[in-house]
Amino acid sequence: MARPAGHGIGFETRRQEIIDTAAALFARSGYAGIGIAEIGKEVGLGKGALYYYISSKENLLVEIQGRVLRPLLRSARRIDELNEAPVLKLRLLSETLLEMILWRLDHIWVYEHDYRHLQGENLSRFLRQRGEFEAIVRSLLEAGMETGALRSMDPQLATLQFLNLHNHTYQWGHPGGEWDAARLAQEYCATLIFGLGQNNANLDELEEQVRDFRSRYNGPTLMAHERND
Amino acid sequence: MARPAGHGIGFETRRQEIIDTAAALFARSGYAGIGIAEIGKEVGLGKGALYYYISSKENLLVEIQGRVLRPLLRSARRIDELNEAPVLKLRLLSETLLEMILWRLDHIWVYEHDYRHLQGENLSRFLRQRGEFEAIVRSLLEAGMETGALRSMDPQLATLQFLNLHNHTYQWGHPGGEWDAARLAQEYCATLIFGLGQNNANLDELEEQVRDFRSRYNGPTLMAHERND
Amino acid sequence: MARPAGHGIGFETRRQEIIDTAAALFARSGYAGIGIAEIGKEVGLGKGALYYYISSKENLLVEIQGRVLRPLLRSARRIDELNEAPVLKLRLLSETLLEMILWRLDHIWVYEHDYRHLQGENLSRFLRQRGEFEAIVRSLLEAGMETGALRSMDPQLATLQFLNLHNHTYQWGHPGGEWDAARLAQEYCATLIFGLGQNNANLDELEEQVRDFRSRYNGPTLMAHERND
Amino acid sequence: MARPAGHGIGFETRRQEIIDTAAALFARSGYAGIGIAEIGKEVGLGKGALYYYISSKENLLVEIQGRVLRPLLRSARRIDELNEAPVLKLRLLSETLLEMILWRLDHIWVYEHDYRHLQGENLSRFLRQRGEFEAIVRSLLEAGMETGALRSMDPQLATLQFLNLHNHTYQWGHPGGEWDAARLAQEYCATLIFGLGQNNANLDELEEQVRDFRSRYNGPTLMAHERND
DNA sequence: TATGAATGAGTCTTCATTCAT
DNA sequence: AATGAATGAAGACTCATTCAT
Repeated sequence: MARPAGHGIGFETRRQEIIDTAAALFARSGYAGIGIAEIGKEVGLGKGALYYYISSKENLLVEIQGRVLRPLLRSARRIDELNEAPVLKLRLLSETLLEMILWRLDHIWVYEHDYRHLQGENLSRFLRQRGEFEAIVRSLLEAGMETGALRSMDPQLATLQFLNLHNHTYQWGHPGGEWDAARLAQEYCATLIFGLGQNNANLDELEEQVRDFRSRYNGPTLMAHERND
Repeated sequence: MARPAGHGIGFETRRQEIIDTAAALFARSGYAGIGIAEIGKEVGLGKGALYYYISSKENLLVEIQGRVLRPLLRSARRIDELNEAPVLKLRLLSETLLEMILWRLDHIWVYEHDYRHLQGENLSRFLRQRGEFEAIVRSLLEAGMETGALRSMDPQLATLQFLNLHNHTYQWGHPGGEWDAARLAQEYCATLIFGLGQNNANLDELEEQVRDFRSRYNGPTLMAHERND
Repeated sequence: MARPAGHGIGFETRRQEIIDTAAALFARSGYAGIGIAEIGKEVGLGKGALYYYISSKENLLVEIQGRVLRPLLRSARRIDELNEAPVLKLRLLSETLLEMILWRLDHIWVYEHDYRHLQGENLSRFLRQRGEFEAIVRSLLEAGMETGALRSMDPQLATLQFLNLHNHTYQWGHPGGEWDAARLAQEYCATLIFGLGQNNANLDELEEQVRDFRSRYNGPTLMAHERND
Repeated sequence: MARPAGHGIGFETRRQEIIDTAAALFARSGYAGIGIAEIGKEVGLGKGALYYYISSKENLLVEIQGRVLRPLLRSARRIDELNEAPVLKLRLLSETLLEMILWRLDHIWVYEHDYRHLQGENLSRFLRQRGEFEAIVRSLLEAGMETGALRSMDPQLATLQFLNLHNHTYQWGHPGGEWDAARLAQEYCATLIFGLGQNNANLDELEEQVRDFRSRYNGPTLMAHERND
């Protein structure tokens, strides 16, 4: 008759609402820059009542990270297991990743910025999961090189470039913005695989020009760090 | 900037030392995660004495941002004014930017993470300067498209990809690491302009494959956000 | 005490169980160190449900004190009214008191430690009852002096020694331990009445030795408070 | 010229004043019953300033315990090493202990009540030191039995009686009260060694009377715990 | 130049209590 | 008879900042 001990019907809903609100606030001001009181005010709860839903501020962070990493990893694993060409899989992974970034933009801000506030087991779990995702990207790139679809290069450097290009999107993207995930994935993959250059572009030529320029140039330094400020 | 009246010889030196120390600490633990006392301890000054050199904690942040943006902007302007091909200029800018990132990695961490703690005029000056840098990148890309060196595309999207690729480097790069700025610039520009693909790669073909795959596929969703967690 | 209207059969039983559980927890961690929630968890009730049985946390304390003082006072009054020699009555009272201390050790810890958290009428009732118990001890000692069984001395000082010796037992005694109440009562009364000394011991001699020692001694102070720490 | 880094002249004085104030407040309401703010108010410092002097609330407790145990142990060791009769040494120790109890009554309240709030190393250090003090008492009692000055009995029980009698004094004693340490020591030792009884008292007789009474008695129980409340 | 001291608001978290259901 | 939910004050502790010396 009485509901079994534990929590009522609306509990989980409310809890998720709190986590999302926290993500939005953390995204705006940083984990350390937002107090528990502010989160409470935003969801319309006193500090005391907030703690009925969350166990600690750090736990809020853990949940936010989880809401990014859990679905992302599951999708990445599924894509990895498809029986398709590596480059196609990369293209699918690209879109999934960008979907996540745009869909849970607040969470991603927190994911990218505030993971260093995690401690102990929470931190190592995070690093382990992030590492697993990166390993999948890397293995797909290596596979692409093996099949000859991609030119041979340091796979770690290739991985980092893939991740740089995608992950930094959170800094300027926004859901409902000019570009959706599908469009971005198409563009990013085009750049990554075919470059921004014309078809007739020549890779070696550019570095030759750089050397030539350097030998000719004798103006003030162009390197930022050779100045004192 | 001018030495305030009554300040001794070592004042400015000491001040810069404090700013750099603060950058290192902020980089490690975040702006909000480091107290004034800790900075003082690191430079061997009491809290009281610190305030002789700095006017406030936020001012420290402003100075750190300045030490990234001032030299970066000057170099970018110089490169922009060179009488060279746009792609070459992009290549030079790439190397300068990466030099800065690796050379003042601490400052860059703060630059990327903690600008949100700036307020009022400090924040808008920061955004203005960052905007100027991005405008230079954009104008070079547009020029490249005009000269036909780069294929025609949305210049804003091209700019963002250039910035994504470079700026995110702070997350994993470190000075004295495996790759220096020169090597990274070469790799990044190769990727940006020529892609990771083989010369015979065909841009349209990939998207055709994607469409084909989607029509065939009927497994569980590969999109992270179509699940409930 | 009378079952409040509308309370079911098990009410009083449950209530006593809660009080005893609280006593055990308070004894372990102190009144201020145990929360209502913890008591609830221990008896398997939610915080809300607890308040159906108790009116407040302080009331729990009142009840615990009552469970020590009520039976103790009744026994003391009965012993006092016996038509026996004062020293025998003291001996009986000693055993009763020690039985209580060992039997309800948890309650006694709370009784000794946390009465200071009582307020207003609760506190004065407690002090009144404790005073009544002490008055009985005192009257028995006075009677003993009058009958010549005890040597003449300040009755208040005698009372306090009796109480010191017994009451402090809670600090190290435990039920089922090495010494039960009967054994302890025998030992305590032997000490109180006959002393630890041999039969041939001489009271005045010791104080004479003390004076002698003091006149001879010139080492560092033996008094703890004459040092500076 | 400038005072060396660390703390100014008045620091230690102020610190001791804070500790003593805390002891007084803890004595009145218990460690858990007094907040940091209240201590601050009493010494005329804000919460922040308080923490300039103390490192934590628990540390306050540690200091209070130390101010009891350090001088007490030193005195006890000195007395123990005297080349005097054991009973005389016990008499001297008694007076020293009572001096401490009356002199630092507040600290003793805390010492007796709140040691359970100590944690980890703080707790074990406390128990170790308290154990050392008790071991000295015990060894003196054993020595007294060996020289024949005291009758033979369980030395642990003798020790506990000595400690009960003395330690519980804090519950009612007060400095400047009716009895000073010298008087109390004389009385306590008289009781402990010679008893409250007349010289002609007979130890075995009393227990015989108890047995006799029990066989005769058939009134309501005199034992508190045989009732239900 | 630099120190020790103080402030007061702010940090996260816990708690006794209440109440609609 | 008991639950889940909420409140609001208080808990210990930290921090940026100021100022007399």
